[in-house]
Amino acid sequence: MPRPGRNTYSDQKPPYSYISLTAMAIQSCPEKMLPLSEIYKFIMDRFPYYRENTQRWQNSLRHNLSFNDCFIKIPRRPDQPGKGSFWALHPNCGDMFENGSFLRRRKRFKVGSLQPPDPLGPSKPQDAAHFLQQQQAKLRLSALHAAAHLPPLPAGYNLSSAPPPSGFKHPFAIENIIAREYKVPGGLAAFSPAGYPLHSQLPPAWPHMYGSGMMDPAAPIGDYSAYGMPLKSMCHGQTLPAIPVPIKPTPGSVPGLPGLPAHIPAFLANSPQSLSPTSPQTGQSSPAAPGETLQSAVTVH
DNA sequence: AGCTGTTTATAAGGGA
DNA sequence: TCCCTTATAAACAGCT
Repeated sequence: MPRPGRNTYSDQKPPYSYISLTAMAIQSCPEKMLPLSEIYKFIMDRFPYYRENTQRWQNSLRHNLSFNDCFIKIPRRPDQPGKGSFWALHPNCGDMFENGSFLRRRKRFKVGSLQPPDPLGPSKPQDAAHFLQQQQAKLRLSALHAAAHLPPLPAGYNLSSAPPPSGFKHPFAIENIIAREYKVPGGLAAFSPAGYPLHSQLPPAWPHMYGSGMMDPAAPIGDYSAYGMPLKSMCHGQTLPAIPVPIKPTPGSVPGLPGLPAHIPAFLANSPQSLSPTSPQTGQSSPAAPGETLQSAVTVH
């Protein structure tokens, strides 16, 4: 059993499904959309297990992207050459993970079979893609305004001024997993895990982590995702024990951390820094800035 | 040719 | 036991 530590995820298979891993990758970047190659890179950078047998798991991952309605495809613009489309999470899929745990979903996300229709987001894939297109345009516009020290945009465009969310976030929730990766001594990391620059004016990907007492309380607080709506908690809004317990506690739990499996990544157990043992995330260039595709016609499979 | 995306099929594991 | 979710494999088409 590997000892969880700063640089030890070891070569053990991570306790996340491909859907979870893909969602993590997508959520890790400010634009909330990534090309397939960047998703691969994200996973391989963080989980050494996936640096082998790439053909096998990448085939599975592609299968998941196509098969699951929670992922939507956003084509590149004609003037943004590159292979493949961008992949994003369906805005309404945030509720599909049980207790916010990415170990197993509560139910399979299916477009059109959503319980009460979400007034904040679309349900049809076409609508979702269009919705994402609009919201991400707002995100970029907001960032540009902030960078230029312009007055705040009208309501609906300023994505960083909303009240902080509330509610406990499961330790296996994607917010909790990813949020720590942005945290570096002295402030936020300059680059997203995917290598996209994180504009200093943008809220962190999972800002409520910082406002919930679990992270640096002095860090900025925001609330809105790139979708331009409050980040619906990945959890189900339930009250959870003071000491969070994974849905599927494993026999070998971390001493001192009841319920946490011993093989959880270092960043979940005790490290505020990146969990990547070998990849310092040095801002690799991406094939294209995802946000640049916003003007393109959006099609969804 | 290699990558990307879709589809079909099969099997294992867990929960109701 | 049945159903659902997930993992894996494979075939195929389209694109760069």
